[in-house]
Amino acid sequence: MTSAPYASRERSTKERILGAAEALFATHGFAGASLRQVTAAARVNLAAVNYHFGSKDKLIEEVFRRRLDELNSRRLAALAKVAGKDETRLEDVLDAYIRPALDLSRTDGGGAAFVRVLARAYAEHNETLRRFLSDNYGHVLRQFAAEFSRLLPGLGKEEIYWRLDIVTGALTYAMADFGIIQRKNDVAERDHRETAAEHLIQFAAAGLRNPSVSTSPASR
Amino acid sequence: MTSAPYASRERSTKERILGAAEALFATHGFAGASLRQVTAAARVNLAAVNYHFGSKDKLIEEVFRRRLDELNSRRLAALAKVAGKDETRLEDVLDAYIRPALDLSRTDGGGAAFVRVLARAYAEHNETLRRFLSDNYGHVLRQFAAEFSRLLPGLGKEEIYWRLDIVTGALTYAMADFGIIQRKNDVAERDHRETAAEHLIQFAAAGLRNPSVSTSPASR
DNA sequence: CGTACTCTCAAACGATCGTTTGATTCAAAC
DNA sequence: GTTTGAATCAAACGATCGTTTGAGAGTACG
Repeated sequence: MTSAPYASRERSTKERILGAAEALFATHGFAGASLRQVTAAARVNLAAVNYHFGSKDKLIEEVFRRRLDELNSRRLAALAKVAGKDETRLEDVLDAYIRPALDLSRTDGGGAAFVRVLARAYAEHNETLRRFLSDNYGHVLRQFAAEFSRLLPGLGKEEIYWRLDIVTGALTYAMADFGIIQRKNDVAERDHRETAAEHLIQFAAAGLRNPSVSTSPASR
Repeated sequence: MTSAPYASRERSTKERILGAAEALFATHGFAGASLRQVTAAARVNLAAVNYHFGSKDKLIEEVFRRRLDELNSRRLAALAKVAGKDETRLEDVLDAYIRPALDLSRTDGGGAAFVRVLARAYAEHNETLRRFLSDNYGHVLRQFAAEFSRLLPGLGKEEIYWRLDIVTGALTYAMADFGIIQRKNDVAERDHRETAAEHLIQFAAAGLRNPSVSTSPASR
């Protein structure tokens, strides 16, 4: 073994634990990654987790809090730049929603791992975790919904939330790179994600603008 | 306790185990649901799992195989009805892709739970499971991609896969009902899923038809 | 030096995990 | 009636889980 991506010597014990936990939660899930795996990867003692965080659940919460606080504030900051203006396009609001997550996934310090952790949190029905995410995420979604509602006056409030729900699901899926598509090896990962974001923005904009709703396919 | 949704008296031990495992895997994940929980819910002895299936991993595979075989064949059958015809619309192909999953989620015998299990499989990076799904899923996706390519001649093959990947992610997300949206209590679950499918088809069709790709938002 | 405090460490705790064992039940075959 | 084999059962296996303990290392302050 040459040099692990996490478990740097300079960082503190708490930060090394958070980094290792983030990477292992992304790979094996919250139940699948043990504290012994985490502490071994972080090169710290097993008891350090309970000493610094109290419990495994608290560690999980801290993994989320560290990234979500910045993601939320950056999304809201990007939204504030375009909200309410006449020249604002739908793509601009979507960009404010998607771009911070894309940037986060390109962070050197394990942001890419966290995006996968985030997708796992959506997939798991852990009620404690969902409440935690709703508390940190709910007001952001509400502000974006208000702006989308302004730009799409033809859609009702419930319809907006319906479509934003689909967009969020597709975003989470695409950002976490869970796709079946294998990116070419000669394309760097950041280019891969950049391309994914552009596709997603165009895709989401087209879906949000689509006026028809009740028309069902004719076949069968 | 009055009557469990699974663990019926008439069904065989193997079927009771499969049903209980499906429900518990959907709720707690593969690592989170123990064989003791599964066998207790199925009202069978703990050793029955290893006797009938060999191991927990083999049980997981069997949970998938039981539903995926039918889902795949129904998707291909629906696709065969519309593939290659001049009057076929994009929505028809999307319907062939989405509708069988919607129908599965409305199956009385736990199909709704399986759709959530399927979403979990996407979220988890279990390599054994992903290979298994790819073997059972790959040729279906390839056939659909060929038909989409015919209906969208302006898009390259790689572009088609890009967009189908997003559609699949959004589909998995929406079908599994992981949304933030709380459906009203007076609306039955099947109506909720029906509405979700209609939204998704329209949304996906608009996104797939969208000609522009390289245009990035102007902000920032 | 002595005290106080933070942090780390090896070791063990009880609980739960997937799996295995060996006895027992029971219906079909001869 | 005896035998056979599939199925079920309680019980225990070793491994691993999250958590706790108590001693020791290290530093700062008097």
